[in-house]
Amino acid sequence: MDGQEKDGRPAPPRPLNATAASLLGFLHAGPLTGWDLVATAELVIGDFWSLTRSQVYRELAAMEVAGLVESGEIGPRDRRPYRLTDDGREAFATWLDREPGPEQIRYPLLLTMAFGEHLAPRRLAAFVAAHRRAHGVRLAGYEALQAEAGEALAPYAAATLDFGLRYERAVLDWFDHLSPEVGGEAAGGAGGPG
Amino acid sequence: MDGQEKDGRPAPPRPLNATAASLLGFLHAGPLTGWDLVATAELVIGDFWSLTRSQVYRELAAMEVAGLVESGEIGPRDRRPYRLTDDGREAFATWLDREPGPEQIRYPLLLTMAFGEHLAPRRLAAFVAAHRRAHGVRLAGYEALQAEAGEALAPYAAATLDFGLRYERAVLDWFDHLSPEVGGEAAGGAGGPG
DNA sequence: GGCTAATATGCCACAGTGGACGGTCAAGAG
DNA sequence: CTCTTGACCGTCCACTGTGGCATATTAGCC
Repeated sequence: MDGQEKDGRPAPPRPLNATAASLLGFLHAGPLTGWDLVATAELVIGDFWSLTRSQVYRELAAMEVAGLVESGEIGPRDRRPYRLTDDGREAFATWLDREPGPEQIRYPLLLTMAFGEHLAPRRLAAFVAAHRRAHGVRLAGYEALQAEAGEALAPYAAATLDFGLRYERAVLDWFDHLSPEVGGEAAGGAGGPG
Repeated sequence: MDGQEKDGRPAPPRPLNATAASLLGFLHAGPLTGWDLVATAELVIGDFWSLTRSQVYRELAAMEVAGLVESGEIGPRDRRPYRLTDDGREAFATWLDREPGPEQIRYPLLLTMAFGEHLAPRRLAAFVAAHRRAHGVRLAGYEALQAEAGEALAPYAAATLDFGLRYERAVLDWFDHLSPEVGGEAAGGAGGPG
């Protein structure tokens, strides 16, 4: 018992990472279990911030040690609700106030395309077509969401949804202007009847 | 013939990850050192596939064990050139032929914005302004690149550059339509005199 | 009661990130 | 000529992030 302080203050040296901080953010609304937090995060920030079960449980355990959250009584299915402590609230506020870093994009299709000279054109075209379809579905989902909930959305949620909408439309535009050499169908007017 | 085969074939069990595969892709042009590979990757695929020195050296060592690359004689500054083997070439081709997965985006600014209710509006507006500026710079860079090298670019490189262009323009558009409640300046025409 | 599926958590190996570190060499300053 | 500086080159480490496997527990259904 030397490393981790026994006196009142656990002295959190590490500045808190974005995933852990997000969990604290969701806990402002009341106690939640790891399971609930995963579901909430997936729903609310999943489109621009990925996290996994493993990560969530690991962070919750670490934050409990650090005194940022406290676990309550274990419920029905080993359900372990966590609630925010004052230290946790403060850590969240500090985190939120930091300069958010640049976005990170990892797009395997672009990687495949960048090495396209080593790949059969037909194959590349098939990948491109599949991805175009997937992006169409995503856009449709966002549009439906906006149509249903648009007006009712808090301005913050509306802004992030708008980002998704614009992003998907830009990607679709890109697909529609891809030259046939890289798997696009050009302006052939096709693409639909599938 | 149990663990790591000593006879000719090292039998690569793992399917190769995208980062390692990209290194093999670059090695088609001739032997390169880890340092060179990092620089090349940063330049060619850095905008949509991030990798770090640590990762590159780790993968090279693993791929050498797996027989996908061979290291040559150590040069001037401990420079260790790697060249592609036939197994490596085959592994790359196999990898390239797989269905590329969906893209991953992690955007801390959207995270900050999603929790915007807990943040001072001024602060959020400052973050937004800074990011808008950064994206403007990125777009300008892409546009300059297209103006200089546009015609000379291979179609694959042209396509990935076009993605970058469209992405940055979409993001900028989003910034320009952000409501003041979430840090936007709306259509106020300001933005300059900061 | 027994089956199955959803709920709920934990563990592990691997992938990915960023920084610190140490050594080598080239070129210019003194 | 030596010394310093900085670019070059590789290594190591701790932490973050991902995905799958292994558990239980419980609700619903027959």
